[in-house]
Amino acid sequence: MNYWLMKSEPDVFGIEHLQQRPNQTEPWDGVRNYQARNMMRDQMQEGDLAFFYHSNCKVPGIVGVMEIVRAGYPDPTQFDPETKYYDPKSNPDKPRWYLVDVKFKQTFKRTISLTELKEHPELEDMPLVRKGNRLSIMPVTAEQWAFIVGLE
DNA sequence: GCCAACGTTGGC
DNA sequence: GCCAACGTTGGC
Repeated sequence: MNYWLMKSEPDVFGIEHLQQRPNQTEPWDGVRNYQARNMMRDQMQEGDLAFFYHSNCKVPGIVGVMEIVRAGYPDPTQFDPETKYYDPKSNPDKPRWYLVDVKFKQTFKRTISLTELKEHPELEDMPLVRKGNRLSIMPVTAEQWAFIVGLE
């Protein structure tokens, strides 16, 4: 059982969108970063929990929790020229990009903002609060998870 | 294999 | 909208 944090722009796909999906479940597609890919492909397991983080918006921060309900499998959008995630260099016999399915669990009563997260020394090791880090998916330790949940 | 140029992320 | 930081690309 692992913990994660996954970023998404709320204007594109926010936690409300996830909540409104059939079965409140959605493939987390479009990730085109190798580090993030590796985590989804090799480490994420069914039953893992992840924070939903809203990025590139007025108040960036953690807005809720979701569950990984399907472990890594090839991202179909890489083979679909109709999508903006199409990758002509990816070979179907050896897919370059992977994703997981996530399911809505809960929306926090308030957004735990990036500003607030940065104030706590308990969280200073999180890539999220480190200057210049742009990873869209990152691991969260059990200690960090419990601490953040306690902030709500 | 180096590294400059370019594109993207994402906070502010 | 700006721009710093970073990842990727491609020429050599």
